[in-house]
Amino acid sequence: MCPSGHCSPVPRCGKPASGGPAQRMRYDERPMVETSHPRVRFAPSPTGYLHLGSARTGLYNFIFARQHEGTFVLRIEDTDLSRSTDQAIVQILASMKEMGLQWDEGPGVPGPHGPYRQTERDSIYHEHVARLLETGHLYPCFCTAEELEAERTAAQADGRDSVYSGKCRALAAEEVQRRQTAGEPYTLRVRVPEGRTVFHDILRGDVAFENDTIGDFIVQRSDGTVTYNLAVVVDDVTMEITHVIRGDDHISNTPKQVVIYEALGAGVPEFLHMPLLFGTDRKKLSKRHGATKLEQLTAEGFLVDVVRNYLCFLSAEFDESMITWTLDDLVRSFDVTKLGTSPSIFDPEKLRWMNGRYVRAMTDEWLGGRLVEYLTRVGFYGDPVGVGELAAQGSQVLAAVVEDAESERLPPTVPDEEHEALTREIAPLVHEKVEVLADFIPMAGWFFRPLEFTPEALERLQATAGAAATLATAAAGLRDLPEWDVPAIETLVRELPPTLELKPKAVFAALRLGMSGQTVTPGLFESLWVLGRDQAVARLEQAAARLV
RNA sequence: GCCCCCAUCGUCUAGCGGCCUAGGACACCGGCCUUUCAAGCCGGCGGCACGGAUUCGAAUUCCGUUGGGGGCACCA
Repeated sequence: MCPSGHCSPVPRCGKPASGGPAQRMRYDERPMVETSHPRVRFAPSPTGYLHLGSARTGLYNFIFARQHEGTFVLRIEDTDLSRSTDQAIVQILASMKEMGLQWDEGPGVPGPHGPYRQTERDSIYHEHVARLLETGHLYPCFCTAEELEAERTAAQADGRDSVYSGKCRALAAEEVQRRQTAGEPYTLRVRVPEGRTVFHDILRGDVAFENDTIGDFIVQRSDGTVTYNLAVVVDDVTMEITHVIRGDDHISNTPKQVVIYEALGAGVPEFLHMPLLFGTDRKKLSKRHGATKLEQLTAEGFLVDVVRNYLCFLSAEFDESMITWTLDDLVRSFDVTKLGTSPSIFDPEKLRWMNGRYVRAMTDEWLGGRLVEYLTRVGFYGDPVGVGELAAQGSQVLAAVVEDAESERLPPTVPDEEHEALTREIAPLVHEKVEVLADFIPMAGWFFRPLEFTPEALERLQATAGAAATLATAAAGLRDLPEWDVPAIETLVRELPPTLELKPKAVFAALRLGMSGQTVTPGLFESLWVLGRDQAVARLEQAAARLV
């Protein structure tokens, strides 16, 4: 029944799949994962940017490889010619580099198992197909797409498995010969053996499938190209992959792949199917859930390190101390084999909170640097008013516009020395308030543009008791202040309420509105100080003028 | 329809037969602090999907049901 005589696969690592019932194993009962120099791979399809879910898969592969001193292979699965683009490859590589996921073998990093693009591996696939054909594991099938379609619907109507009937399985050699020479198109199918296929999943234990629910599947199309299931297996075998870490949407493909491994007489790797990343509606995370790519998140002012840690800990126990972990920390301490198995929902709220925590854990200087980079990227310095209006609609709106601009390759604006210095001076004032970097703009954008009042703000100012007197007195006081420092400013401002016989709240409100045109700003004394004496006085006087 | 995976607060999770009156985090609500907004601290709300079985004892083991997801392609 097995012409090749290779049907007793010896798994390269881990326990051989037992024939017993699939049973969930507890962590401490799980066999230790082979830890000596595993080879793992991340195999994205370049049909677009790097999706956050894929990024997560890449991350886990990377961590696992580094943790066990293994090799991290990057392979481009671009066999779908109609959807794959070189531009997408460039984007994906860039995102991976941004996350620090450097690969050991793959595009740009030649290795002994290349090439690393499927479109360049055609001859390798066909060699293997030829071998499988010789050993009788494959047979030609002449069924047309229409026949198959009819078969499928009939099977479904009967409540049977909708798998191939095996019609061409036992075609006589002469008939095959005759139809092939007649030029009839045919595909190549795998002769799936009787019985069941069991494979081991590090997270779930053994998973079993009855082989008759798999059906003889196509491995080579009538145009001579090879299908995904064959390509992955041949790639993984020839690249000597020992651990396949991928999304659990691949679980149902796995038995087919195992059948090919076995037909090839190759060792079956260990599998780790990780839970998928879902949106808040419990569907696979997609564009309608908002940001699904790293670049859009960073355009909103999320830090790459935070996104990376968030993605990592989504299916694991959360601990505040990991918010500021580095990639090296993850490699040192994160255990991929203890991941949960239920799908994870991407929660932007928690990511935001984490980002805020991260920012607060860093120094003022660090924040200043990130802010300058960020504001430069979003074009704030070139157009503080326009970008400010965008940001007022929410950081996501801003990020979307920035992202579009970047894909059109608009040149970013460059900060001049004055803007950069001002940003760094403001950084300490907003340090406790910023969650994502974009929050800086509604909070402190007013420092960068002339005093401006919205009708509502002006109304507020007019409604504030004693505003005119407050503004005039404060302006005069600030002008004559011997020392221009925060304590002096504070002393002066605090003396105002008693002298003017006003409530402190009213005084503070008038000054805040008067200097910024806003009701929310960083600390009043610090803000006046950063503004500088001339600006501070001028603004308060301008505001006072609006009241007469 | 068939096959597979999954199932603890709204969300991410802890839980390994008695330490569970189910613990933590985000979000939400309230309080404190306070010149605004935050941050911070304190408190509150809120969950084992359902039904059987095993057991002295079940969130935990087994079976079923329900629900969600994925696959069943000459897509990857």
